[in-house]
Amino acid sequence: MVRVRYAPSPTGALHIGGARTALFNFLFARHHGGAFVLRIEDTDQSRQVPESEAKMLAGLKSLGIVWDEGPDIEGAPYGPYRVSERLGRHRELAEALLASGQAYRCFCTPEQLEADREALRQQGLPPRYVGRCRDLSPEESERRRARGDRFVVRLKTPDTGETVVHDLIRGEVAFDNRVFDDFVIMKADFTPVYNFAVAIDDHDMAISHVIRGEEHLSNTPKQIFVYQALHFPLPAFAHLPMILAPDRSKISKRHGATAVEEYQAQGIILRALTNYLLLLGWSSPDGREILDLEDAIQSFTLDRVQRTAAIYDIKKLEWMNHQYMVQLPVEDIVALVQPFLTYPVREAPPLSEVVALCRERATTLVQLADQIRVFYHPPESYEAAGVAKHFGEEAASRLEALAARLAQLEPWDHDHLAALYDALSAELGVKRAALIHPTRLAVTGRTVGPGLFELVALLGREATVERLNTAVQRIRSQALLVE
RNA sequence: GGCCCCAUAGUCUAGAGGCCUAGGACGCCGGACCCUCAUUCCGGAAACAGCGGUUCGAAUCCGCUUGGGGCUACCA
Repeated sequence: MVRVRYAPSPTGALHIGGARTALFNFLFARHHGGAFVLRIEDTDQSRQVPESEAKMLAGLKSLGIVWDEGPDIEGAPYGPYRVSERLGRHRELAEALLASGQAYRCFCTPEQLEADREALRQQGLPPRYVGRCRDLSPEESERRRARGDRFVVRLKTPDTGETVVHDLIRGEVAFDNRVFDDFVIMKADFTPVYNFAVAIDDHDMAISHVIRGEEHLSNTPKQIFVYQALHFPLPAFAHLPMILAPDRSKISKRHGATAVEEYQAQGIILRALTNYLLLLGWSSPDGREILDLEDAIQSFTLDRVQRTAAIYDIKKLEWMNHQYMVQLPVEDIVALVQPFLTYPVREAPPLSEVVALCRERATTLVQLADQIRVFYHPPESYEAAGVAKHFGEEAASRLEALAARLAQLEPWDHDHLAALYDALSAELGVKRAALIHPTRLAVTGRTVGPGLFELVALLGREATVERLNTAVQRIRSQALLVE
């Protein structure tokens, strides 16, 4: 039975790196008919950020990632799903290791340890624990504990041989055991350190495959030491390539949007973001790039995961978003753009028709909302470049003539509008464009947008004529607000 | 510093010894279409990090160099 997990630390929002890790775990589980577990890694209480857990869950859900077991799933079999609530088990096993002599109490103070490390660095040696407390007698150790001296628990790690990580993506990665010191497994407050807790929790939750970011590869041997000391069978490991910022550094705030919620706020369709993330470090066997979750589940395998770190590219994300903007059912886009409509929208013209007309020209939902606006609100100002180009000498009279004829046009549809413009341009002896551009500017305040006849047909006679007349007045009274 | 991972165009990638004159996608440049923009369609520039091996033959295997990244905490 395949069982995988995503174990985020609730220290903030869901970032794209974590989202990608969660996604790959989710896809792997579904592909193999296994279970996907969500575990909250809240070992270090001091680093907790309130609301962070809720944000994580919401972020994952919004991407279409769902889990079979987690802190919010009633009656899930391997609970609790918050590491902080599994403390008893960690303590129990730490005691067992202490009793069997595989771990020991270390009474060194942080200052002492720092001084030790500094001394080693001075000598050009790698900073590691010097082992001062490793050979304290059980009696001495017990005496100091009873006396109330503060201590941490360290695991005795092997000094010889090597530890090999069998990684499903990278193959065999060998580490010389001499590079590891006796690391801390329980802090002075008798709570576990990450490397200790994960190993226990993954085992206790019957995790079969540990799929996580590459930053964990170097720590995997430490976790293996824990498995070995506890006589736990090892899970399979797979370390995903990292996602880097455009300057090849680790992703951080200064690189712009990195959290899922930020992309959402910018009008990125989350399904598109998921699809984009899928392509960061994985490629489909048939070369397809637009894949929904179902497609992805079907073709996702670990052997097609890349070993090289990927740099995320906003441009491609935007392209992907546009693909979804155009390919999703209109009703979906209508629903998605709703939160971005910060202005009142009337019954007519129907929003779905407006969306259908505009979506091809919008990259994000924010842009789409901006374009939709003109269908419900007359322009208050006009683009400067457009005014200079299209609101010249004859503009007012032409627009006036247009308004007069449009008021009589029957029926009000694309073809008849086109015929009207053809006729008038012929009469005036000007190019049709000389009528079209001023009209667009008068009606929308902009120089770009949908084809004029589609636009006007949808906008309706009343609004069109009214806006035309308003523009005429403004031009004549030189009361044009230019932007 | 030590240890580990990685290395195909600006970016995401295909490629698992001959099928590679290195393919696709984003972006970029040029053109067509058009009432503008967008879409679409054509066309173009652009990469196997370097050096040594192995082999009849290497982007693919090995070594070294260089470069990038990660880990090295009583963070996760």
